[in-house]
Amino acid sequence: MEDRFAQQLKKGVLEMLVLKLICDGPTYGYELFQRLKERSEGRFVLKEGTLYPILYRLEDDGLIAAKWSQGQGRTAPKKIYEVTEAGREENLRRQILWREFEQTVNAFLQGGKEP
Amino acid sequence: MEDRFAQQLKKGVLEMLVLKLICDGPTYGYELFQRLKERSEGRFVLKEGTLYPILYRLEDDGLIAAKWSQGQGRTAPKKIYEVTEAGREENLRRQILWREFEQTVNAFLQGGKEP
DNA sequence: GTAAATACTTAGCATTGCTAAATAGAAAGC
DNA sequence: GCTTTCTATTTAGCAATGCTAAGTATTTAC
Repeated sequence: MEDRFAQQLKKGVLEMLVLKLICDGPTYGYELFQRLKERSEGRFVLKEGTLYPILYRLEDDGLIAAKWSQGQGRTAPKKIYEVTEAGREENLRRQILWREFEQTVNAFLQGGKEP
Repeated sequence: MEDRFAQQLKKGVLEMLVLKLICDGPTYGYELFQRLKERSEGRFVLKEGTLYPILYRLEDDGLIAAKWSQGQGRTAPKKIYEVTEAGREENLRRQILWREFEQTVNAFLQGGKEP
């Protein structure tokens, strides 16, 4: 079981990262696992129970849209997600909020006694 | 009501900041409200239902210790919190984890398409 | 035909921030 | 006196989100 603290840090951020990945191009759940793992150098290794609910929330909020791909050839059908216009705007907004948040926290930690 | 995203970003971080403040010197709940507000330039304005439970958790985890001050003069009694040795270590650990997390997220956001 | 990889779903739990209200003493203004 | 405001703490219950864990189904390799 991972650290409680490390777990809580992810809240909200994971959804931001998934939205960002889908902004980079249409993709589907299983591929997102691998991209998250690769691009975070093994630090964001999600389980299904974390990732799929994120996709459903993003879809419910109208930030991404899904369509089933009939599995060309003979692979299992995939649910392909694509970003919407609202999703692109929200992606920018969250990245700005994240940077502000990050800077506020860092300024805070640098105040007071060291370290 | 504030943004859902902005709210979730705080998870875990607020507890880290409170622990950091107590590492800077003994203090109590009400004073922590003001320091949090001041040092974050109005960005972390907590309510009682957020701050006091954080203090109880830190105490339960043995990271801080409390004693009642009899309110010298005639002010109301205050619960003064002081960091423990375990708390100091945990404070360092969390700041390191925070920086790693932050860098991982930033590297992630900089990958793929811009912005 | 057994195992492994791909691919998605979902029920329920733990943690933590927020809402909201309650309690209580002291200082200040009318 | 009476009310308001500031100080100071407590706590019940809700909302959001990551995690555990199990289930379904197809394809490929041994």
